[in-house]
Amino acid sequence: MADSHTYIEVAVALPVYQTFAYCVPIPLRSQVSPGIRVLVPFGRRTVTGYVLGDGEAGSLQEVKHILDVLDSEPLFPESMLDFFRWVSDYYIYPIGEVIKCALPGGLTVYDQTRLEITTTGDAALQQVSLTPVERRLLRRLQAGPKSMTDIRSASEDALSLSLIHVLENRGWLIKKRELRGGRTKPKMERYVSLSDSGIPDGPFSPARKKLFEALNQRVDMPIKQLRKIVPTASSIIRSLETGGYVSTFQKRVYRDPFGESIASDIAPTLNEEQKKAVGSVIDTMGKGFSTYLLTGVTGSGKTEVYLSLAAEAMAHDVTVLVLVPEIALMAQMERRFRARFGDCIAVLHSGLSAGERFDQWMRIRHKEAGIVIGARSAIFAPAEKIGLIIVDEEHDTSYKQESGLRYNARDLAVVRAKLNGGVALLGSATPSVQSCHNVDKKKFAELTLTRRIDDRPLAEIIVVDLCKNRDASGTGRFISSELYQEMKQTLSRGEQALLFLNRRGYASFPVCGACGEAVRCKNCDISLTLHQGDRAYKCHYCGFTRASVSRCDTCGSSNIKLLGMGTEKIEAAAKELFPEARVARMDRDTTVRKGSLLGLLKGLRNRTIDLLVGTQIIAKGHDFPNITLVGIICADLSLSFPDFRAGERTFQILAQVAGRAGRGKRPGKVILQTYNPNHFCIESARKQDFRSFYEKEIKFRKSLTYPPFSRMIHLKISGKDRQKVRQYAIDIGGKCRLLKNSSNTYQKSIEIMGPIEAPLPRIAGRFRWQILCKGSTFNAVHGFTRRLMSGYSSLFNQRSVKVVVDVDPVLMM
DNA sequence: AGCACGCCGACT
DNA sequence: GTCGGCGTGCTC
Repeated sequence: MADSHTYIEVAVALPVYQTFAYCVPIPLRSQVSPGIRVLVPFGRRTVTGYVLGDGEAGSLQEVKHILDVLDSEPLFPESMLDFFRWVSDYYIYPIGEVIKCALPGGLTVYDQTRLEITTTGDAALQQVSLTPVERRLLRRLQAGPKSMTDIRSASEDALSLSLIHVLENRGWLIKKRELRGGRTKPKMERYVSLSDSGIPDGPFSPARKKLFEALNQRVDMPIKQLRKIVPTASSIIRSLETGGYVSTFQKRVYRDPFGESIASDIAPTLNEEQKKAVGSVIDTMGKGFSTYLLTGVTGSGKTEVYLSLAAEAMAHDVTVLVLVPEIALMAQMERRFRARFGDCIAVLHSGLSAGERFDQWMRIRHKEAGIVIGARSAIFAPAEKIGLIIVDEEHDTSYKQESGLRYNARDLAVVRAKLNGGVALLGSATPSVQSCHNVDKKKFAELTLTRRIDDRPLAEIIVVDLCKNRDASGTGRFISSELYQEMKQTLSRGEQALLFLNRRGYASFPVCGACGEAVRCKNCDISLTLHQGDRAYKCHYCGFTRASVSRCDTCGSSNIKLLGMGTEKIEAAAKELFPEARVARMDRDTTVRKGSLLGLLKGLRNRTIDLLVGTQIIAKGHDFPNITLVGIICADLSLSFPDFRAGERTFQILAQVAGRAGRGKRPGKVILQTYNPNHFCIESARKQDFRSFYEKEIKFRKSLTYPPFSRMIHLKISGKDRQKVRQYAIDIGGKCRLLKNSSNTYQKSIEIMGPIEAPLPRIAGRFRWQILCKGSTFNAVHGFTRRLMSGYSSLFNQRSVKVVVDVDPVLMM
């Protein structure tokens, strides 16, 4: 920024849509540029702001001065601002909040009011008669200053601002403001180097000589490392520094999230199909934006295509972004890339500590990493000149963030590639309907891998009709005789089997045997799930827990029937049927602990597990070479979801989990148990043929003008007051129809569905309603929603009822 | 988001 | 009459 400019444009990290102009004092001017964070006065507060560029004072009488500059270098390249603006506009989300969401956490500085008791307050507590509420508050403050949130969470009393006012006026307490947050900082370490004269002559102790020799090998060394050579290095270095033999200094280091190094591998020879796919992408690389959909059956070597293309991009000196749907798949992808490319990899995912994350971010920012691998948030990596963005398992719904900025990283990958003039490569064995449709419309080019590695055949899938199993008892109710026989044979051959059920816990529908009432969550309108491992009923939506010995709330009976099944029940059944088999379970409950997932994967690899029971976590991309049997306990669970994509998701998860069988040398078999053997999703999954699924599904979407033949924005309305939420939903619905009918264009292009109560009508004590806006084009429904929000802004800025705008919704529960 | 202002019901 | 509840609007 030229120093003739006095004003800058600043976005604040708050839910505010405008940006603001600030004045930069002369001494700070040279330190301020786009991408730098500044501390600014905002109303009566002090908040973090992001410098977007030059500002204009306009007709404002008074422009405030910034208070401080928080960074010594921009946290993201200026070129990313266009991307942030695009995201902000598309998802109708304030730009400052977009940037805050993109940046690694723990950076935002904000001020906080803290209450402190005065000496007169202390005295008053002894001498003056106080109300119980006043006494409790002052007592609490005697233990030390407290923030408003501290008090709110520690006390039963409602925190009334007037009470604080009163005590403040009497001089018993004072309000103090202090800056909080912004704790993530670069890590500094003390380094030592020899003085220019090199190793000095003279009578030095053996320890000193050792240190000199070590230091002579390199330009500088961290004291930490020297201490490993000589335990007393710290004090010796101190005295050597005084003597002028060495000098010490602080140096910025990166916290290292990687484990031990990985043996490097060499790129294998690609098969003809892989070569062809790689060749087509290489032909367009560096020639502007394009998008490819790489479809290949499971085990057809997509990762090898990614690796080849990444190598090509590296040769072009452009950055590569690789997205994986969730952290469980990070380790695998990271390992493959590090083996091939070594240290130029950066990773970004939620498994990193705040410090590690920040350091990886800055490595990317400093162009020290040519390849970035990460979960969905890695789409915001501060890289420049991105030549290739790979989205693995592009169909996966984990790419959609379901809180705050509700973005879809898969979609943003295409946008970011476009803004960078690069290539987006979406890969999947079961591509999304949307991406297939984009191929049909020639927006994406399709690359296909039909052959599995070593021409291994796909697993044979046998469908078992569960309706014929209704009269079975005990474990036979959910493990059919067909599945049992196959399990028995697999285990007797010394091979491994996988049992898939997309539901955690032991019993998902505990019901009172005396009165028939379900065991329900007190905060949500759903039934609790019994987790026998934890001896507790748990709510999967709000985390509410109660002991498994609880009695029925309605009649007090302790006779609770454990209806509904989950992975725990299947695990127990497997152990009962095959007492000699080593059975393990893999779901969110068993993988929360760091490293436990890797332990399970290792157990499979080393064959210390014979039978693995799991949820969709086992369906996703993991390579289990010794598994020859997959049992799908109930294929229908996701089919009944209140969502037009229920069929798509069911097909994808079934085809993916079936793909886990027979990835090694022996052929695989899948037993698919279902109540709907003739449903086209099940039928297509049996054939493992996404094309046939797509052809049927796309007709269904077209007939009902569902996406991709229309675009949706979902309004999610929630609040703690049942009546208020309902009334607001109805009000907003009314305004939707009013606006729709106000113009001919809207009347033709917009369809309003609802308001209706959400399928999950209450979660975590909040009542939920929803309205679905459907438009013939994105611009129609987007423009409509923007006008709705600006025209009736008071309805959207309510405190007691929250309205969330979800663009391109995935979950409509 | 916070914080202040402003408007109505229950108390001295 | 005021105290104190919460709905509304603004922040360069």
